[in-house]
Amino acid sequence: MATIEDVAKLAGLSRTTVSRVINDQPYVTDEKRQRIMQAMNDLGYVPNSSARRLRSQRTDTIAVILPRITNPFFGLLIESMEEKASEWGYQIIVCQTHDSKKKELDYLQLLRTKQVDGVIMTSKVNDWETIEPYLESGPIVLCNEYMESASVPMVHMNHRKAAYEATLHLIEEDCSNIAYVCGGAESHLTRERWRGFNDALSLTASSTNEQVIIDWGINVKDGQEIFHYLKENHPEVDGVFTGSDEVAAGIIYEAGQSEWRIPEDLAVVGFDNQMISMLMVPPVTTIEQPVKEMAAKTIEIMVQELHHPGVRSFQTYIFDHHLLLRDSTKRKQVSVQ
Amino acid sequence: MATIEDVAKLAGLSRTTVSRVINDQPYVTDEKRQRIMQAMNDLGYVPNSSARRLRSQRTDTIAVILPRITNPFFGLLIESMEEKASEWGYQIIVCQTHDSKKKELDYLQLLRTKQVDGVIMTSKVNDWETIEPYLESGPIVLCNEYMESASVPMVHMNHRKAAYEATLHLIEEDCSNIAYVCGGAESHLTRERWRGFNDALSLTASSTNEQVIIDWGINVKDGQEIFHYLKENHPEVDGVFTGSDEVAAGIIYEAGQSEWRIPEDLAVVGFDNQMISMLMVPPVTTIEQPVKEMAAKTIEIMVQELHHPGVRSFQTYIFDHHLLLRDSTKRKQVSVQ
DNA sequence: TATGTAATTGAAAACGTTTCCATTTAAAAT
DNA sequence: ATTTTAAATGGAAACGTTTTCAATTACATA
Repeated sequence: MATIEDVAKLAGLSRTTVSRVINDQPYVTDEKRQRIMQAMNDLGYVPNSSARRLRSQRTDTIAVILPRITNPFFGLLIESMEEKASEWGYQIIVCQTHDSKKKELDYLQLLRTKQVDGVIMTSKVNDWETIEPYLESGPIVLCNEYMESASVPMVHMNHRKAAYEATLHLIEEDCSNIAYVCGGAESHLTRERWRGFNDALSLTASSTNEQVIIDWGINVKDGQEIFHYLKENHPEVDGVFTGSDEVAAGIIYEAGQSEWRIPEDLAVVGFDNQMISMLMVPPVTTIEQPVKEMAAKTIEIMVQELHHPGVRSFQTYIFDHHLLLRDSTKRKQVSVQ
Repeated sequence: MATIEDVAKLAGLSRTTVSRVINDQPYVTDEKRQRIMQAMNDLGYVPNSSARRLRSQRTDTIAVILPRITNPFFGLLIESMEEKASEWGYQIIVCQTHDSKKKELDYLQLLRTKQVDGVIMTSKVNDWETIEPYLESGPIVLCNEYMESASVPMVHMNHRKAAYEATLHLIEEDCSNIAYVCGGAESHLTRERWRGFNDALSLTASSTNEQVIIDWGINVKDGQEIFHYLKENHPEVDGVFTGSDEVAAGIIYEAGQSEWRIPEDLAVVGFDNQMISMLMVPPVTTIEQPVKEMAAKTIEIMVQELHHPGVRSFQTYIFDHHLLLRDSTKRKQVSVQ
């Protein structure tokens, strides 16, 4: 393995000058620059990453914490982040927590061990009090997940409003018993959706019925089970707000295997506008998030923090959602005058 | 930031002894070990990753090259790899090439710059001749993608056989004009499927018809376009083998918007047994790959290579597929005697 | 008691860069 | 011709570990 020393020797110059060429710095004559490039080529020289990192105290790497990559929402989020980050010369490393508190802290530890320059959290299972101390070791930015108020920048949607609108839509489609499904780790995001859901319900006087709440729905399989649970225990439910297109798909799939009709017997709302929500029969009413825009903004903020250390902003960027009406909630016939 | 020196000083011992404690090495008395642990705690000491990497010439990190993380097959593959790798104390870094030759080489460069100890390639767009030189810098293992013969371990399915069986199934369901869809970068894997497809067709005498081949189908949107392409230009086609459940889903979705019936007018076979293939109406006949097993085997091999450098094996591990028959190909009524 | 062996400890080198600072060279200004 | 200023270059320190190797201590054996 050739080192910078070898290059310097072959070019008849010093390590310092070679380093200048590597890093595109001024104060090197063109002639010597050429000579050095030639030498690097001849030797097949490649700068050693660990040595650079150690000396310059930078890794040019950002960690992104998320629950699981197989969730298409996070898949798209990280794909967009990676794209944006590479434009700035940063690498992304993917950190799947599977909603484990320990794993989340293990990954935050990357900040302390200087394996990454900053951390983006798209989900959060530990309390903020537990996470805050890691801020000493580098910047943290929240994207998607958020909090009441925190000492870090945040990029997210207004989930309360989104849930409110979706629920209102169910009410307007004459659903009178609406179930609420969430899942995954408890989080502020989930609580906000819950609030939005209740905001809508409180508009109707008929909220004397007992609420049907299910807090264990994450994926298709859960959705399937939820359908059977509802059918057996709460046949009165005629609408369901789920926090995920996958859960919605599971419910609709199982309904298709039984005699229940969607949306006549049960209207279903998903979340995230994943491909699957369009492909289902019937297609699923869902909420679209501006994933790419949020990803881009988040990277932009992180890069700012990294380029100007010390100058930390606590700004929050809130993006708008989009309620997509599809057949899974279309209970009323469109009346033609 | 506390360094190992600070810890040593506080504990009244040498750097060397502290290093021994950090790395769980023998030859430290319990009493001193305690004293050092205490000091590390008091100072909030965390070993600097770059320094360790530089000195020990290991990164405990493996790069995994893939086309895009949003493809569920690769999503699951990498999730499984990550799980297995962390059991061995290795980190995974995700390298999305988007089928770009340049990006693939950029990521292989990680091996040269010593940012990773080894590289797993699950896709390959460059020629092997271009990639081979990187082997000098560390081990490469192929998983999913493969070649005729190479100087690296390979873990994969027999795609030729899988395509053969799927196509045979279409023939047995009385399809007489079967279209072939593939996509993404040209690869050995794709060629193997093509061979399997032809193996099956050559069994029938009726192969006088012109072949319908489409080589630009990767995702749902492509599938949608393919449906319209077939409908307008090749209405005689009554069966289609696609290399992807997503393409299959796109075709089936568009068929649902038109008057074509699946499978009566067009039978469709997908690939990978993704969730979506079960959820479609009708559900899609597909080929299941033992993703987790392949991922586990791949990591196992990589870890072997890393633990015993020099002793490189060129062994190939071939896993079996599973043809899942579903309604998207069920053209014959089951005759009840 | 003397000797050999194994366990424990630390000093210093090494890993391969970048950065600081001093020095030399070239160009411009007087 | 001399001085001033700017550009170009290199020597050596620094980054924070692990590893080598030599030295010391403890313990068992002869």
